[in-house]
Amino acid sequence: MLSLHQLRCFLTTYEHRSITAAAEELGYAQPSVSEQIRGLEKTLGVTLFRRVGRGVVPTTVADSLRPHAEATIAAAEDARRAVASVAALETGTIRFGMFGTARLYAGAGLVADVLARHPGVRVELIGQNSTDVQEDLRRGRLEAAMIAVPTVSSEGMQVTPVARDELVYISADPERLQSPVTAQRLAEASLVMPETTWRADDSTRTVLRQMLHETGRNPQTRIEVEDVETAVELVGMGLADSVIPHGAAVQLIPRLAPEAGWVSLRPKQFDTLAIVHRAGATLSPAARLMIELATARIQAIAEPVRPR
Amino acid sequence: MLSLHQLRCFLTTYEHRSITAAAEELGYAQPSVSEQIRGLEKTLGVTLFRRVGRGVVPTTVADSLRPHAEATIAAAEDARRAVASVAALETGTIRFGMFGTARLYAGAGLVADVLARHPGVRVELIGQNSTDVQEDLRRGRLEAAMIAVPTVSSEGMQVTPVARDELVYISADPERLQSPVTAQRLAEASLVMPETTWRADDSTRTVLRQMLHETGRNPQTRIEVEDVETAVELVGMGLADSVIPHGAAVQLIPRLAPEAGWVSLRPKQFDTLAIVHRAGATLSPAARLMIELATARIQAIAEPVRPR
DNA sequence: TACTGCTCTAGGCTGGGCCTATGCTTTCCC
DNA sequence: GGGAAAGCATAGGCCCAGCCTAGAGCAGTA
Repeated sequence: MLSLHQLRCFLTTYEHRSITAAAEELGYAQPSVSEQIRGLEKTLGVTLFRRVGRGVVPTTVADSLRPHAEATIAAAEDARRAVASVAALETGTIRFGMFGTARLYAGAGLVADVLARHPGVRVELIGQNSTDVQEDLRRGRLEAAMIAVPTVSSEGMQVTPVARDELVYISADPERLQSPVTAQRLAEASLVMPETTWRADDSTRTVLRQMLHETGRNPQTRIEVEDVETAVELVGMGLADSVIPHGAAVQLIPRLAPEAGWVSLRPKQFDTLAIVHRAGATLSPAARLMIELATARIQAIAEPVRPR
Repeated sequence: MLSLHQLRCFLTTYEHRSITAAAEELGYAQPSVSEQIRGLEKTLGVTLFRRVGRGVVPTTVADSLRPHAEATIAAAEDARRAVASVAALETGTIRFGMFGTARLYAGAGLVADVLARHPGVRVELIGQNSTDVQEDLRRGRLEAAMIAVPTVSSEGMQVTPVARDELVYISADPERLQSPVTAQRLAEASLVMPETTWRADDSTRTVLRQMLHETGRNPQTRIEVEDVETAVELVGMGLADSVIPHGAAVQLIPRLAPEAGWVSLRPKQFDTLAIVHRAGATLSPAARLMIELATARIQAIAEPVRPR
């Protein structure tokens, strides 16, 4: 079986025209190098050196092998360097999960932070939807993610809350913003809600479901759309009201629905923004970096939660 | 220590997303491949796969390593193929020693024979002078050679005679060609001899020295030149006579000295054309090929010697 | 001829590499 | 929801590769 070690011994011997010298350079005893070369000759089925009195003389086969041996060693060295470079976060790809309001608040800034520190890396911010992120985490495709979760508990997952984000009622009708919205009023409201496709898993909806369930009512939505932006625009047009995270309201209402405003629910409801990864996993330096930067970004916007 | 085996296991596992599948393809038990990958991760200091429930998932580091691992394996495979190709005489260099009349008789034809059979090879016909060829053989730079030797015996060398070549007296004076030339007449002749620089080792001169020594005379040369062609030309101009191998006379006199002719010595003297290589050496296929072809060429021209 | 320098051989030790058996976890399916 | 299946890790044992030291053999050299 051909091995890099054999090729290394071969090259050093070829250059020195001497097994003893090669052994010295490689830090081995002479018979060890001798054995490697004998093994190489055996696996290749050729004679590489003529043993002649003092020293050894390469055959023409050795001449032919040499450049290929060098190329192979160099390729192996390249591989090692490439990995080292990736490990040092100089090159390679950093993949991180981020979904929903977390990405809305911190996505671009987080990428900017990473690129500022590590200009050579590629960054992948994964998260078409909440279910996919959870699935990717579970399947190991994602090492860690920051997502909004309704409750801090998940099968085999370690969930570390970093901030909480109040859910607010938004409306273009100032009347409805005069006082905090109770479950009863919420149940009677005409709502537009985003994340249609993933409604079963959406964090905000889960929170609302719980809130209404406690008062014996079912959630009602008049309009279903995919993204928060569309929902906010519809609210701005006065076609419905909605419930979205406070941070989203702050960012989107001035831009998309200047006429609208927001008010708390009663009792106040919160999404929890948390770092999630597989329980018991040892996180890579890249993942730890992303967690650190993402947490800083999020806590600058949403209300920090200090885990004890 | 990085090894090709580790890289092979890594690649197969990467492709299958499964250690078990990789082990099956590679023909090992699952724990063996597992151990190789663990070893690779240890030497590189990184995590290549996340172990997750059913199967394993490559990390981004593994993504980065993959092309380099493939390149390294490919380079090693190239090396193996290159050597195989050389061993099959499809490519590479065939080096053979050939000096003096042997090259004069058979050099070009031998190269043609080799290239006809093995169009891809390079051929090196080494032999600036007799001493160098012997030295190259002794030092191992040459594996085998065909040269003219005065006697069939040499220190640590295996000498296999393949043909003998009569030494003839050549002259432009028909008078001197009427009868075989004795040692006495030779001692009195005005001679031009080639191979000045290597006169001590030249085969023809050694034979003549012995012949004259037995009659108590010393060899006399009037003119010393480097190559046989010049000597023959000088003979053609009637400036001196010479003693050269019969085959050389046949080839050169019609071309370079049409007025000259030749006659035997008395007693007849011979150069022995022999294959020479280090005693006890195992000859490579290339060397055996050259010996076979060179012998055939030489025996078509000079008088074959069948060794018992 | 004795000495030096280099390779090979011999013999012994250690660890890597491979195996089987088994345990643990996840996944699949009834 | 519970048992079967699948897949990785661990444990333990065997064997040879790889390394060493010591010494023989041989070529080149003073």
